[in-house]
Amino acid sequence: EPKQRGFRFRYECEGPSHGGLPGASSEKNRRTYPTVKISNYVGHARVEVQLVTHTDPLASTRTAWWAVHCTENGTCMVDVGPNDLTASFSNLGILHVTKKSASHDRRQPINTQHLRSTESSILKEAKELGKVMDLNIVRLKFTAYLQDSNGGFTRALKPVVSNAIYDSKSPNASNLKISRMDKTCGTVLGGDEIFLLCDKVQKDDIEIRFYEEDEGGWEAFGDFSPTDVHKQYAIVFKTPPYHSAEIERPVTVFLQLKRKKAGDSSDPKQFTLHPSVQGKPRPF
Amino acid sequence: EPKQRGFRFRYECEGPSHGGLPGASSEKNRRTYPTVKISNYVGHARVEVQLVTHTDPLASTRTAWWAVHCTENGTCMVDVGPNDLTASFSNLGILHVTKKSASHDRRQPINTQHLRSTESSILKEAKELGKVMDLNIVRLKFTAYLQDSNGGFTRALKPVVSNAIYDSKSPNASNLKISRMDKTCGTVLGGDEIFLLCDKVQKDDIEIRFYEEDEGGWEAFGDFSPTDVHKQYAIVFKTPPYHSAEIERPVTVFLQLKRKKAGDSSDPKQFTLHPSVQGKPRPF
DNA sequence: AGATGGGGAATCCCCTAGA
DNA sequence: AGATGGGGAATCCCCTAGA
Repeated sequence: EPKQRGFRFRYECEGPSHGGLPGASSEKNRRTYPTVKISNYVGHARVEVQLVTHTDPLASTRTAWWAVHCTENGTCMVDVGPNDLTASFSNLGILHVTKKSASHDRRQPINTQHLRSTESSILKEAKELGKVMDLNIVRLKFTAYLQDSNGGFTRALKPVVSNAIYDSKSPNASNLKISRMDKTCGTVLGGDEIFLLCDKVQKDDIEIRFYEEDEGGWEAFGDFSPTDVHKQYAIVFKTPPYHSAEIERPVTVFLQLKRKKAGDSSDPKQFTLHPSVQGKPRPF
Repeated sequence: EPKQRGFRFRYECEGPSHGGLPGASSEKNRRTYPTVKISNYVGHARVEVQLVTHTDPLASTRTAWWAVHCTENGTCMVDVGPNDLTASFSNLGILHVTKKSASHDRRQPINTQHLRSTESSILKEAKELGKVMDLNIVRLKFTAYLQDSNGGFTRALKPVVSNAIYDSKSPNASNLKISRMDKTCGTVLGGDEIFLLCDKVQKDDIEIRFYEEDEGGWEAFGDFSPTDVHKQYAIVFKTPPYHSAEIERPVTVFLQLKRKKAGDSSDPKQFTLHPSVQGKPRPF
């Protein structure tokens, strides 16, 4: 399986070799790659990769929105067997096809040929489609072909489809990250104003989640409105109150950025809550 | 004269009518426009506007980098006279010509015709030129033509050139602005860490200037490195010490963002310096 | 000289709001 | 229905750094 987040799709103009798509279990020092294995078979086989939409992976798309880029052999297939039937794709790139060039490639549908279907109207259609499709999420589709008696790879097996891959450059799928905060502690009563610097977020699809890992799973959310999100890169918010105002000593909790829609979140930061004395914050 | 900053150049694809270039003395409720007047003459005349480079306004450029857009009459000239010789241009737009289309328009120089001067090499040249020219700064060039005895406007006067106009969308010429700070006071000794949210800045060409308007003109600069500039939209810095550590009561000074190269600055924000007690900050 | 990222500029698209 | 901005997405360009 490929890693779902953190990989950036590239445009053709950016050139090749910005690194290949890593596997889900890939790490800094031990890179892995998307890999498929043909089971219950001995012999030669060929495995091909294609990119498909994440919502409807088995439908064939009329337009090519992406291209796979295999820097090693220029094509997107590998031959395996006869003993090891494992195909590993170590240098898969995902190329964005621009809306402009996608509309170039389009064939005119027959039933509209009598209309004046201009370049720009096709382009517009491409954009409409892009809106409902989310071109920033793809899946890999692997199709294996077994060798037939003539030596040709004609016996196609049922394709398998990977999990979804999100373009890390896309604003709704980029890696969430908290870079810096002006305070890392506040009072148990909440209401402390915090300036938080972060990687790109979308002001209507972001929340700041405070939580405790153990015991019952307390969670609460930072208080801010979309206008408190500054240019997608900073958030000014107020801390929420802790579940209990009566604590004897400081309590350490966590906070993280979290997308409302996709549900993915950033690495957490620690935050320390101090007791308040008679409802008033104590200096700390 | 046109207003130098705050006007955004547009691309053709953005469509017309995003507002005309205002005059230097233009205000919210009393808009003015770039205007020229022909002196010492009575009679009909025609005034034409062109865009020229800011460094070399009277040289003719080989390539058109910009286009003027006059939404009112489609052309960039107005006729005036015989009594009022004032030409006012109330709806001047400045259109960016993309590097791609600029390279399309280029004629091949004769002496390189035997070389294989491809489209892409012209494009590359356009980009090189763009680097040294700064296409985000232009001037208006007004040329007046007096009516000759046949009624034609043939008698050209010496052109006049306006001050420079900076594209407000360009990162090195956009309006500087401080949106928010997490503190507006600190101690006279400096060293207080401030989170400041701002409009787009460039991390290597920005400074935070503290100053006092009256008496001697004290100034000092916030302490930060380029890595403290977060994604062009926030700066974490430490306040500088005041010129005197011995103050009895709080002193209010100003701070502003300032570009090192261009020297332009943002509107100031107030900042209050509190006395320190025996070298230690006093709680405030 | 390619494997490996990442920041940010140039270009483009589309929103809001009031009469 | 145009005068009037402005935010941010999609596309593109080019940097750094280590062997």
